[in-house]
Amino acid sequence: MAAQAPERGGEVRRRLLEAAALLIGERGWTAVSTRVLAERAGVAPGLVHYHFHSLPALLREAAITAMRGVLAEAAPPRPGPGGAPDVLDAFLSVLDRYSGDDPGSLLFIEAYLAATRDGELRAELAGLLAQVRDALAARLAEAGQAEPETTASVLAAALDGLFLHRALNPELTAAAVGPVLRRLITTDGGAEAPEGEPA
Amino acid sequence: MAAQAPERGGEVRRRLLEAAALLIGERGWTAVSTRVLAERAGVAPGLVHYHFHSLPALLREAAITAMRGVLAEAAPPRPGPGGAPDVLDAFLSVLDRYSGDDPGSLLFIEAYLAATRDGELRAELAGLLAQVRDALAARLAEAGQAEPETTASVLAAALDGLFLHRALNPELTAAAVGPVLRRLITTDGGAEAPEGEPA
DNA sequence: GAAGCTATTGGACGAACGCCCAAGGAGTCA
DNA sequence: TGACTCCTTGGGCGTTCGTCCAATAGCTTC
Repeated sequence: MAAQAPERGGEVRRRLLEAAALLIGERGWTAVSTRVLAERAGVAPGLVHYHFHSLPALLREAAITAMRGVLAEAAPPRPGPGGAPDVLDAFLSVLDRYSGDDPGSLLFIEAYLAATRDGELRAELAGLLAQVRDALAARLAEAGQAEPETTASVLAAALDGLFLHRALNPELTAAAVGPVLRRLITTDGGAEAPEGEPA
Repeated sequence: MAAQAPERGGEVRRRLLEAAALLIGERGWTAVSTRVLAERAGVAPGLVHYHFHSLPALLREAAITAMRGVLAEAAPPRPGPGGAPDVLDAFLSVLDRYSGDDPGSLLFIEAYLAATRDGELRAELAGLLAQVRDALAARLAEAGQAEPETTASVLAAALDGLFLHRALNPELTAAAVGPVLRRLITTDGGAEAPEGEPA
């Protein structure tokens, strides 16, 4: 049942990263310990420092990896099958997919906070955020949005802020805030969206 | 120099709360320990559990107290002397007053996160947030804003989200995002603002 | 001055922490 | 079969954690 030698280690490494991403959301970044992490991953405590050179390094990699995964599934670069839905609707749909106090949502907030105390993490997160913002800005620009970059930045910040507030105010559903956020989208401004998609 | 007996304790209590509010922002909620807290406050470690029944209770009280203070000074119920400035400008001015990675800003985010793991804190924070939201909604309604409550909720969430993102993207100044956020404010909708302020 | 009270000190307690390492299991190749 | 490599185990190291407490200081009231 055991995999090949060079693969066995990779599997444990992966399990540790997955467990870390969950525990960051459950306990908070600074409250994830090597022992609970190993126990959650179902491995011996010593393995943590065999596969990773330190706990902060593990948490960094776990957060970045998990966040890339969530973003890839929540906001695919090209909209899924069935044609392109409204940009804002697609953007807001994640609000109903995550409650604001689940490990997935909290991982993002915890990572933002940890980045203020870890320069390396901050650089990686800044790149990730810029990537998301640029992708959103491009789709907004296609639709003729005025100031697409700033609008995208504000939309991204508003989304994370809504996650933050949603744990305290469950009324902040996509249906409730959608009409208000739609005011950010200008339709009178620039050029219309091109008829045929570039690619 | 020492104050009266019933006052001496109160002074130490206050110093502990102030130190805790700073340390929450600096180190993170779960990384504030009794010893560094006592050292920062300039008192013996044993005093922490003399004045507070547990560390979580101390952090809870420190966060709520400090947040009330920040909100009172950042957003007074009635605008300061010199007449009422634009609602959004006053609202956004705090963006330039806090950088996003200072203890003051981080305290808010840390408290939101801690609230997802502490029901008592969650209840208190929900009340605080509702208070801020209602005050903002009232001022928006005065100005004839459509959907003032939801608009206020979205504005408050966007502001906190901008703090969160600002540590990763320093371009998010009030001047940059102000024009975009202003789109949330509808001027065509409801009644005009009354000519004379009610009080 | 004695009694009584609150505030404060500094250290003890067991538990958990991050990190490290000697020892051994398990697979591959000569 | 023996050498070699990678992976895994379980516990030890010194430190720090939250909490508690006996002893003491400073003040108020008799």
